[in-house]
Amino acid sequence: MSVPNTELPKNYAPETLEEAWRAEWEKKDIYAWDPTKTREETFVVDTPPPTVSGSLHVGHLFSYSHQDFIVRFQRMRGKNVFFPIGWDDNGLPTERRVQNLYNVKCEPHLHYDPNFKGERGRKGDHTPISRRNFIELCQEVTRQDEEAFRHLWSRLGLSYDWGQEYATIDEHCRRISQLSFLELLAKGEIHQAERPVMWDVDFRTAIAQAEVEDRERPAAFHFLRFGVESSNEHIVIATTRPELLAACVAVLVHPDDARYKHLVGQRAVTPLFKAPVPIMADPKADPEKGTGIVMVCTFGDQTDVEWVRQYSLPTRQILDRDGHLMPVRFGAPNTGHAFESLEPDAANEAYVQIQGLYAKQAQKRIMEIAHATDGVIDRPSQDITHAVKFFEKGDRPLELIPTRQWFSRILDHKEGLIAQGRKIQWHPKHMGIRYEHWVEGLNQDWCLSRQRFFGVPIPVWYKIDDTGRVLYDQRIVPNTDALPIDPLDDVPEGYTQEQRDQSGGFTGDPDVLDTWATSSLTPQIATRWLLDGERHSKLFPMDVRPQSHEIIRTWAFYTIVKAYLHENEIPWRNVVISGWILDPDRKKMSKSQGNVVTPEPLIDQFGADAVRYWAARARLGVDTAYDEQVFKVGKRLCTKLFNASKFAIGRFEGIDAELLGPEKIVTETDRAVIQELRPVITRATAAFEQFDYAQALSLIEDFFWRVFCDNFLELAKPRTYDETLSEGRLSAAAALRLVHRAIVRMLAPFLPYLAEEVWHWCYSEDAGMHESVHRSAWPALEEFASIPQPAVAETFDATVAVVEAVRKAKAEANLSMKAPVRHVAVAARPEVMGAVGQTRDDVMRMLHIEAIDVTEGIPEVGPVTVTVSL
RNA sequence: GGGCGGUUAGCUCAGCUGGUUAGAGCAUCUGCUUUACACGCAGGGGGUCGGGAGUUCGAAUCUCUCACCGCCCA
Repeated sequence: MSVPNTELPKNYAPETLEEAWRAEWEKKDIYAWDPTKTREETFVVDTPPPTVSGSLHVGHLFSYSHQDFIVRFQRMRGKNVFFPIGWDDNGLPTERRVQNLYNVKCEPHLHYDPNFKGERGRKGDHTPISRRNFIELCQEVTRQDEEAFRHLWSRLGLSYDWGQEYATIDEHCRRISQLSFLELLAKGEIHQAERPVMWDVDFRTAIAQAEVEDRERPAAFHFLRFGVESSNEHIVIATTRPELLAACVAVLVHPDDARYKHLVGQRAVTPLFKAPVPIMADPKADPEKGTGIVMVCTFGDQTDVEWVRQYSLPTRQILDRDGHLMPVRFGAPNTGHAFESLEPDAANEAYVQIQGLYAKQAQKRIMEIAHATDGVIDRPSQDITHAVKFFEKGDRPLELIPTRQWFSRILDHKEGLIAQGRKIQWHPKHMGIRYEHWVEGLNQDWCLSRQRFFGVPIPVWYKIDDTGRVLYDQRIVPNTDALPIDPLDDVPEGYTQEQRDQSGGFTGDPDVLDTWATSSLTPQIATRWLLDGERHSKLFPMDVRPQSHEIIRTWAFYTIVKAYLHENEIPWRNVVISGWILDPDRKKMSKSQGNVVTPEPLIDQFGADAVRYWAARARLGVDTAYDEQVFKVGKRLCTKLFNASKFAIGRFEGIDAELLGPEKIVTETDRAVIQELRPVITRATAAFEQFDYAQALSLIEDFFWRVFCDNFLELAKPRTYDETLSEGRLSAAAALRLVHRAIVRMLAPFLPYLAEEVWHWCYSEDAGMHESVHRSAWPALEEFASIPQPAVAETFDATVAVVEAVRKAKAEANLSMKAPVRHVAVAARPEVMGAVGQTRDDVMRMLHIEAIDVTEGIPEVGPVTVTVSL
């Protein structure tokens, strides 16, 4: 690699230095994976493809740096690294962004308008556009968003193999995702069913359990009087959802509840709508809650769904897919009406007043009607706060709407999935427990289909019979070599386009897959799975999955599911979990709270290496408060490395590197610093192997600053000024060179730009090293094995103890460190006497001491007692 | 309500297979214009390791309990 080596730069200037090395790395392709190497030689990473439509924030810098530390270490250990990057662009986040950006709404029934141009920031009512126009806008936006990420990743110095880039909506990912769908369908793991699913009324789509979140919301128990058929008695039920009263199909009490035992088996009559419904006993009815009587509606919550199924209750659907109350007619019992009423006219009169309203509006209206009607309200409503289920990206509570959906069986596989989780090493360990708890708590199969647009199409057609009815059980699937397909554009074999949506013809499944159905295949996408068996077997299972903890239940979980269902395998051997960056008040950063820090200015201000340093200081899995001080510390380390490197190299650069081998290290001080380096290498390597880059950094940084700069450099410096190539000067020069060269390599995973710069000042042509530090070998003890140990193990500590005592004496006398010292008396334990004697000359020259006497003594604290006479 | 994690110097964090005076950086104070670095160097002050109880010769580290904070799940 060619960076002019004539004169070393004067000051550390990250911006120019980083740009030059970025270009160089790209030119030399030094992060490329080598497909000819064996699996054993290879280290495979399943990189998280970021959601490109989300905003960039410091959390991205943080967790993506963590991966890169691990990867760069492995690369220096000689591994052939497979480190791909992708973009997660398909799915709702992008759709939502496009809707907001262009103020449009996708209306699938509209036809494609080739002249349509999106206009950003347009005010007024949203423009309805066709599905194809909408998807085109999505593609345009994701292209731009991807570019922003690509730019940031590259500036941050992430060592991806850009030749492996993918996007979850691209042709390859659609192919893999559809292959997965079809294979699981063939295996019987996927099925279609019409059943109540959690439904977001604004996005008009089904969603899965993993995408649900509970939000605490104020609500109220409303106490309504129900009649009891053929009796003057009434009962009171407490409900938070009176707007579903018209959908009531039963009321339930606890079997042991003495208050209501006598009513079980009779029929209650709903107020306002006068529908007769059975009074039943069920242990799931909580006598403590409300009045102890619960009404079962279509569908108030998941328990209603279970009760309806358990007791074969009728369904009385009143909410439509938009969350409005749909038109229904009440009729007299046994007249064929789904909505029975003892007083149909009154029921219809009441219902008309809430028909067409959103649930929330309907609730208000029905309570007004209830209040205006005698004998309905039993007592004032009682305010409560309770958890309401929302789509994590949604604004209105989820409803349970019966629809036809595709499901992947996962409840049947709970045990297997827990066992898979246990085969994976989680870092930190307790994150594995979170995975297990999530699996244990699953209560629904994975709903795979989404009634959306910008996603991977479900690759299925259905036959239509002669009466125009879609035969959902008569599926037509494509040949796998035809994938990817879009059943709304492509025609199944044996049919023509004219037969689409015609009697006797076919129709395409209009839905797309849950975005996680594709994201869960990132290993298979990267390995090309069924498309390239050899490549797949070389890369799968992967070595490590880095990610953050909030997506254990989604990305990690679904990826484990897919690997299990397809190949009965774990997708990776290790999962490493990054914590979050919290704001200084320890609150989660989020756009809505306005406390998000944008990343690019930080790199401008501190340099990429300093930003990476900040990320490296946080241990895996630990949430960290955002603290700008740490960037400054990072930049300071860079400056220090820059200056110390320039100086250290300057102390030996005139000497032929051939003359500075390990055999030249003959001085006690120099042997002592090598002895200090040895455990740093051992411990930092061990830490890195456990993915504990923070521990590794701390060890290396401490050695560099405290041992190398503050003490060794100062001790060895005078000898490097010897006028002849004395034994002492060569020893100092060799030690400086070998130790410094090791430090540069050990800091390279953290500070890739500066380390590469310094490497090229001096070491890029060394025998046995690569021209790039990032492909050079991580330091190993063997490199130093031929260097004898110092006279005693504590030489370095004992010498530094003398140095510190003298420094302290000077500081207390307010003297310069250059000030002369008349005499220093050292009382040392017998076993360290010799060692201190041997480093005495270096200490004297370093601190301008005229004489040091070493005598035998028993120090109270530490290895030596030092008396300084100024 | 259940689970997981955390609570160590003013701030951000190490240390936690129990063992000599509990560490670092920042901040603060005192010096040092040392020819690598003032984005530096040297030195100092600052902590009853969240509270309580227990195990132990010995606890920041193990056990129990309480409090508070965060996250996950009901």
